[in-house]
Amino acid sequence: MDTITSSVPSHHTSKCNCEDCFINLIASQHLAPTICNKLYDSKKEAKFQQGEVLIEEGKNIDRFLYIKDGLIKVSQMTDKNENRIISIARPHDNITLLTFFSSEKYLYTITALEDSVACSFPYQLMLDVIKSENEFAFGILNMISFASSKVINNFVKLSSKNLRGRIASILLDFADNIYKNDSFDLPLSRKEIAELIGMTVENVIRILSEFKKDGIINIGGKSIDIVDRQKLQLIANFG
Amino acid sequence: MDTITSSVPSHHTSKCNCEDCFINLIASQHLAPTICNKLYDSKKEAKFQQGEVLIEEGKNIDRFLYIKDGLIKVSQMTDKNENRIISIARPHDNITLLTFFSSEKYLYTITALEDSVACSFPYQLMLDVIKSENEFAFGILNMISFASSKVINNFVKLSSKNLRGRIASILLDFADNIYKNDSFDLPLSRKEIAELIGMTVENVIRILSEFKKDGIINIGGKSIDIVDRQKLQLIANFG
DNA sequence: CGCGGCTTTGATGTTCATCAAGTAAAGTGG
DNA sequence: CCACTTTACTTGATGAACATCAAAGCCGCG
Repeated sequence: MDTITSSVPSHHTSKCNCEDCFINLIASQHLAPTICNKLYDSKKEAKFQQGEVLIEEGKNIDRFLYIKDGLIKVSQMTDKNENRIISIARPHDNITLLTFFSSEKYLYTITALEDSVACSFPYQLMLDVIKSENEFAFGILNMISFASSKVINNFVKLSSKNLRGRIASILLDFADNIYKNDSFDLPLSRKEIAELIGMTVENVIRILSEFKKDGIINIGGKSIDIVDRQKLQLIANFG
Repeated sequence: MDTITSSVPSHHTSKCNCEDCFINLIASQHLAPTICNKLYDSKKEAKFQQGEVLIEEGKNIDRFLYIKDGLIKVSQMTDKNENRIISIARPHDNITLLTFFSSEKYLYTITALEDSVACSFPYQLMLDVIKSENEFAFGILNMISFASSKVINNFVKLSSKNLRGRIASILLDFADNIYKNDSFDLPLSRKEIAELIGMTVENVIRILSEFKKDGIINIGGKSIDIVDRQKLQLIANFG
């Protein structure tokens, strides 16, 4: 599988013009033009297909990654060589920051859940810019803090719920935060859902079937319809 | 209970001279003398008794806290109004960074587990210094990243273990990382252990008793002796 | 077609939470 | 200092929640 560092299907260097990119926003507002251009010139934009690995846990950090489009999962191996998904992230969630600063190796594996596009910047240049540009560094600081607290909150939230509550909770998450719609296609396999909320595949399936039988959701393979949102919310809150 | 913002038993302003303080290290190395002195002058050092609350979740952030001495716990309320401990931290762990940047309110409650000493700096001044001093900001960036990955790693680690494995794991943690000794006094009540690893008080006690019966540890109230480290390690790894 | 991966259901046993009851320890007021 | 109250700790019994094991259906792909 490809990573951002090896050759990928298509990438090209281009100036940044995405209006909703935080890096671009901070850079264009706070960096001197020469530095800003240097950063932009070093940018690589790459497309990744569903299932492709963008960053691999344990590899040396060589680029700073920014998710521009698509949907990704961030995961880590447990002591028992099982995968644990710590976050599902959309563009501008800046979740990749979590695996950039604290060590020389990437801490997490990042995988595309949908076809995705990521921009990347060279490690050393990124560090240089951060060390020389205050507002830029401060922006990164805020983002990393936000990203990490989100992950931690999620762990705390999940750990207080039983399995039905966890399933209900992530279904609502997908509907509210990812797809903004009560009908959507699950971007995760049953096994990945299990890895996300810390339970077995069988129980994920069992509980989804149960929700269907109870008229709370409709399922057909990966497609999900939330039928009785109120009941689902109750289960998420009190389960 | 007192917080850092209200009046506390004893605090006084003083220059920084702690050799092992990261803030002091970064400040003295990278800040201009005038700024450095301004920061030092704004410092408040305060003592906290065991059980005292240093920072309270939900309160407005008004000071940046640095743990100088002692032992603290970082906790958060769950959806169900139960407490969840997300970290036990010693001086220089910089865990307080996690609750400084990402919102206007403290995200976590910080409580002294032993008599502790904390230094604090005004919110706005800290922000000003970070925004104006690159190396300082970069140092903070590294620390926050390190602190958050530690918390996340811990959640991932714990979530892959059964209860016996979790208990074994934290006992070894205390011995190896906190007390550097196989005999120590638990700084946590049974209930707090439960809150740290996500289980009930009764089972904490049951498993501790079981370990004692099996000759793996010795317990007398809060005092713990690790007798059979190898067996404990096995349980931590495979349980 | 046949293979392999993902999904589903059922049966079974283990792990864990809950409930109940009792003991030890620690704080409180006289 | 002792009686009293409260809080922390401990053990056992029970049932619910969850994991594991086994087997079969489904579906895409060569």
